[in-house]
Amino acid sequence: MSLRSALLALLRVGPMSGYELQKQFSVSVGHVWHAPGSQIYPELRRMEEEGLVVGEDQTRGERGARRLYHVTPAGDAAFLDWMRSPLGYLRVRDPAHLRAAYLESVEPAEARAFLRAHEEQWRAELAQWESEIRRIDAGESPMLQRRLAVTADEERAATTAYKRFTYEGLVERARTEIAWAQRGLALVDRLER
Amino acid sequence: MSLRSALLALLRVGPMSGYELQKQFSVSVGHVWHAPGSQIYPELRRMEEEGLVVGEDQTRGERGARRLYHVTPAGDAAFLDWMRSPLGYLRVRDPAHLRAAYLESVEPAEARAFLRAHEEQWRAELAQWESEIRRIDAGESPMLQRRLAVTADEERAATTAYKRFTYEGLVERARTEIAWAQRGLALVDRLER
DNA sequence: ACTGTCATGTAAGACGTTACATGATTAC
DNA sequence: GTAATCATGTAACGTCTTACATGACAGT
Repeated sequence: MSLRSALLALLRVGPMSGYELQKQFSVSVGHVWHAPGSQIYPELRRMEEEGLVVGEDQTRGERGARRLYHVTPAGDAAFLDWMRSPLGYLRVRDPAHLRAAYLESVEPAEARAFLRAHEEQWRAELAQWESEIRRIDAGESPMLQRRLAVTADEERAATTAYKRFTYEGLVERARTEIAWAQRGLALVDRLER
Repeated sequence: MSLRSALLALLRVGPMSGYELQKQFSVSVGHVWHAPGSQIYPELRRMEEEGLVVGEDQTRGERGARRLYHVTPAGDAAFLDWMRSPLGYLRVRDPAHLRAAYLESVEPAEARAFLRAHEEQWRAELAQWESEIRRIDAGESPMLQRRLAVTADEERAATTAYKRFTYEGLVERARTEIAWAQRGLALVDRLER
């Protein structure tokens, strides 16, 4: 149900088409949730059938068309229900740590390659998240601006603070993974001697 | 392919039945990978069809039966190939951080409930992983003992070190999540004033 | 004319979850 | 005898990925 909640969260700020939602999943919200078009379009139709959103057909030029989705009161309630419901924590499935547990079965060079790739992977994420925090602080985040525009004055500070808090968590996680990979590289060195 | 790799990793230490593998996924390896029986049994059969494992039928009592799976040289090679291949990092899908980004839309009490549950969730994991590290240090980890028994002398230190390293990473991650949740609780307090 | 981006999808398959079904053996 | 645990599955469903299909519009 998290895809649905992510879609509702975006649509609650203002109507969007499937295509625009897809774009959001590559930028802002994409940092915490991702979905391809092939998942979004069918989900939107199911949500419309269930009355959580309504589609509004628009024309573009002569024959072009797109469908803007609006959240209904039922959709709004569904989102808030989700926000209040206990999160379903999934059982761990962590390929990187699984592999780490068996690094002695490959050559030190190969172990290093894995750990360096892990570090690189998280450095890339870290860079994205840090720059997102800078954009939030500078008031330049487009998604946050859009949200603040429809937010009552007294909630603006909270909206910004929680958004920043979210990214801080991601940044800390990335730093933890990077530090772990570096300790792994040091361990490979130590074991080789 | 990670389920397959996890199964091969376990079977490389020694033959096991589907039932025993299932058990392992609730304890030792279960800390980094989980799978229910309904996934394990069919996967083992597919792996046998592909020649990665061979099943050996055994009897138990009068009519009882079980099937012990052994890794073949092809299975061994497949595991090492996986160890050497680049890890497929999945796009983020993080319900907890998704929710955190919208905490201003619920009451402070509800935001606190979510953050406390998050902290609790990770404290429970942390306790498990820390006790696993203590077991490793005390030489009491059954899975590690089993692995060390089939490991050449010169690789024993590495095997133990990588196993500990894996759990250290999990412990650090849990601590990061706990610290984040606590900062979130402090933030809720600050915003309420 | 051609490229890029807007726009919406289908199809097939891999992966995972939950619930249920069935029967044997072991320990009390 | 009865409960626990050993042992192996099936069925239905939900989620997610990858690849492909189709066409319109906008700018050069």
